[in-house]
Amino acid sequence: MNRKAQYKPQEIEVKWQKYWEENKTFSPDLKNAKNPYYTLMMFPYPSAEGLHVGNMYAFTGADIHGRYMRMKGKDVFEPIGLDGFGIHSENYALAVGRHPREQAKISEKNFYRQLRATGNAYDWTRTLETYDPDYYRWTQWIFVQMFKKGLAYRKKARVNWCPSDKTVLADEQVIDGRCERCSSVVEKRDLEQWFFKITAYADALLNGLNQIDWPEKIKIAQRQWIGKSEGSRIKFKVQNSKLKIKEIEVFTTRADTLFGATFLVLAPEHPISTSIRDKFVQQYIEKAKKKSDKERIENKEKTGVFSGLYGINPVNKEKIPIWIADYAVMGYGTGALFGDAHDERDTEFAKKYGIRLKPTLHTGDKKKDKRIDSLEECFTGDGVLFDSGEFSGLSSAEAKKKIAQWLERYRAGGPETTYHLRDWLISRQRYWGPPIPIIYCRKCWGNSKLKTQNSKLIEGRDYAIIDGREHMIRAVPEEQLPVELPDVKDWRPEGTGTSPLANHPEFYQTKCPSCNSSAKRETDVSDTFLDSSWYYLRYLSIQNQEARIKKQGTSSKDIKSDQPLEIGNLKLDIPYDLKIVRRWCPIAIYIGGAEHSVLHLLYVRFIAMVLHDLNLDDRLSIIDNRSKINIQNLRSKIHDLALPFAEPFPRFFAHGLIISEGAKMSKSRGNIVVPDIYIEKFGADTLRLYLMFLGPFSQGGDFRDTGIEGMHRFVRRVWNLFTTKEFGEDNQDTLQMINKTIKKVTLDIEEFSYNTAIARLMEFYNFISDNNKSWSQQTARSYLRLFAPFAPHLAEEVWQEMKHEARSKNQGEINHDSKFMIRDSIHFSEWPKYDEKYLVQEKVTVVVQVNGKRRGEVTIDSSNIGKKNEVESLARKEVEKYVAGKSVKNVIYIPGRIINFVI
RNA sequence: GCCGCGGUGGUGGAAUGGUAGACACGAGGGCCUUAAGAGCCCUUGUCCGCAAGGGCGUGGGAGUUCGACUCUCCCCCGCGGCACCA
Repeated sequence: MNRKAQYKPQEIEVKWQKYWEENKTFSPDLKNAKNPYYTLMMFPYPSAEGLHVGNMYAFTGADIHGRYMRMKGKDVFEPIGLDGFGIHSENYALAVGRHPREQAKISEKNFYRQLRATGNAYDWTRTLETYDPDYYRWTQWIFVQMFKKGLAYRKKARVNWCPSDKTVLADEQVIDGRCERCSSVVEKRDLEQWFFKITAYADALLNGLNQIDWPEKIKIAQRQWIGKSEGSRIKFKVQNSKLKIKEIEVFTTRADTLFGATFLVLAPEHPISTSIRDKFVQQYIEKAKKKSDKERIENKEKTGVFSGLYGINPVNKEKIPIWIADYAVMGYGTGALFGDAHDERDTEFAKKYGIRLKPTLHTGDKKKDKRIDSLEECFTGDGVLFDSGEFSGLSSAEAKKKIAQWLERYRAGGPETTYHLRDWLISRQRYWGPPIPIIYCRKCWGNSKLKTQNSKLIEGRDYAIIDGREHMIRAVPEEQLPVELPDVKDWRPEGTGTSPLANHPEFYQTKCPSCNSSAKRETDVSDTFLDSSWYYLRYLSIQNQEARIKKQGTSSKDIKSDQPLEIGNLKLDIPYDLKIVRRWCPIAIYIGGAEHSVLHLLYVRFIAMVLHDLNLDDRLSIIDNRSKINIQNLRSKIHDLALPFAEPFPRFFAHGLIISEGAKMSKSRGNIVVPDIYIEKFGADTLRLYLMFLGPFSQGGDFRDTGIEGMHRFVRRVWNLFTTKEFGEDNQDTLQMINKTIKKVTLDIEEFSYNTAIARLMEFYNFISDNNKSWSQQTARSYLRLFAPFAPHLAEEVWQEMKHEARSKNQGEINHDSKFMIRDSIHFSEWPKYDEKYLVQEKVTVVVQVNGKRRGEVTIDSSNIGKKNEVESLARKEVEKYVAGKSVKNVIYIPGRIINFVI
């Protein structure tokens, strides 16, 4: 190429971004694609001033993978959207004093502008926003399915309350006793809330981990969070109790120490604790309740109070005191435990309150056993039982089994499995979220009272107590979805324990879908993690962006599903197109941050499993009251509604985080770096390369803008190389170098080792920019194609230039890669292949060592690699002064690498 | 306390058990230029030495090996997750 054009990234980047979008370069045909490859990056929440370089880092890394796979011949689907519903966006709206809906529009525009400027290969015909009624309609639909399956229920619970965000939080959103979002100390409140029964899927979530290719770190975090622990349930009779409850059940993993149980401990919230009519006991409980989790964590000094009651140990009939102490927590096991001398917490507590302790385990080490007997040492390991009746002499492991069997035989307990995982608290007393699609009907309660025995109805699932009176719980019928979030002026949270929507009768006053009398809507909205728990399915089902744009302004009630499922003459609306879902899911690779280990990444698996388990009965219940159809007929015609997979993301890659000034980028720290100024100054290609060059993609790095100039120099040099260096013939060196580069870059990209891939590209540049080196047009093209994932605009522009060059020079040459003639984009061009024959070096350097120390080197012909004797005699000459006169004990030759004389 | 990850030049970081520090940034020197900028070239782990060359070097200590940043064990430090979970 002879013409020297100046590199103007600002011009070429916008030009190509427009070209890609207009030509739908990155919008695959979802129905007919032959090699579907769905690559997904966790979508952003547009909460702050805009996309920051941390986001751009993650998105670029994901995009490089997508662009690479496309060049490998896959039909890549790489969508983007905004997780704009929820507390984070509402908090930002609060901070800037704008209505969330208004702010969402501003953020949306800004984010999409920035995302376009990064040059990522997104399918711009299929974007989604979680606050779009057409989206949250289906979020609500999922809530309804959960309710119908009995997986959504109401419960009065002691919940995490953030005084600053003025809402409840899920356990997963409380970090070190503080709010995940605003770091306020989380308080406890007793509120009636909606929960999702994720605990019903604890085992499935645990077992599924064995089948997915995720970083071990995240699998471990999830296992730990689910916290399965197998042990025993043991019933202690309560003696002389005037209470209704005659038994206390405890959970233990150490049934082997049961004979040493000298006291029982109840959590303050335990039903027995709360029912004891004693001033001191109730005072203690009140005090314990007020303690926040943070206080509990920071002050581990044990406190408790004697309940006045005694329990009977089922194995030895010993009468032991029952204490109430807040080191027992209600949420785990049964909220009750037995205390013994082989647990540090129990021992600490017993010593403080002068409770008797009785060791029952020995180690066999006499000195140690003496210390155990005298309570000088609290032994918590496995040992051999003594003073334990018929179980004395058994090892801990044997005793655990046998005692559990004994308990079962005498109906005093048995094996039991507990989980750390708690049910997912889904309701939020905020404005900016999908209203929970539930209606409470007083009339239906009255009707049901007449018809059935109310004792069969379960509180929280069938009925709820609203304003002190029972109401039946009714799901909003699916054809009435969405329950639209009204535009209200008083959207700010007040901290009253109810959502701002509770001040709006025009919202909550409604008709019961069952009996048509006046009823009341739920006014809470759902957790933002529900929005993001199924979005990957929706991308596949957005068929017609133009239609979506047109329909704006019409009421969303008029919107019909894009993909009605037809069953006989009945049209059933579901949120995803199953034909397309089957073709594209599960997702080839999911990329995102590891910080969502026990949040999004757990919820998204849970919801997929529930949707996977939708069975025929569920399907019938969905279409229930809508049409009188012959069910037998239907069974044969019905299409699968259930997702065809339980694990949506068989492969997950966790990218690293970009930090700035030593801390994770966040608005509150004020260390946000926005990519805009860099893109404006150097272009997106330079910034992409720079970010990817910082370090391994899995590791992240510290953003400093000092190195970006250097990267810009490199990009310019590459541009100049392509626009000025003449094409000629490849010589052997060049062929070896380009093949080596192709091989290494390919491997590096596949391992997400983008930083080393870029280093290879630089190495090749350093090699070829030498005036003495010559390259052919074909080699130049191969090299250029390696750039395409990293610097897509530059690659496109140069590709175009080279096409013209070829055309003017020699018409025939164009056809050597006919694809770009059809579609004018490098991204339809094949990824270059390397030829192993050029990777074999003619000359090989063998390092010569004497006793492992490097003493020289010899160069041999590659055909002589296997000839040890020849290499040895050459090597001997090289190190004559070291081996002369000494007896060589051994010669170790690693072919082509090292020859070592042991003397 | 438990679990996981990491520790390599001034900096970011490279190294299927085989010449440690690729590739960059920064720094120093030079060329070009009226100047600035851009570009190009050289040097750059450290110590001794004019040089040739040599010694020492991947948090510390041991071990396996002809050979260890890499594998094993112990210790120190940093980061992340979980945590009165019975």
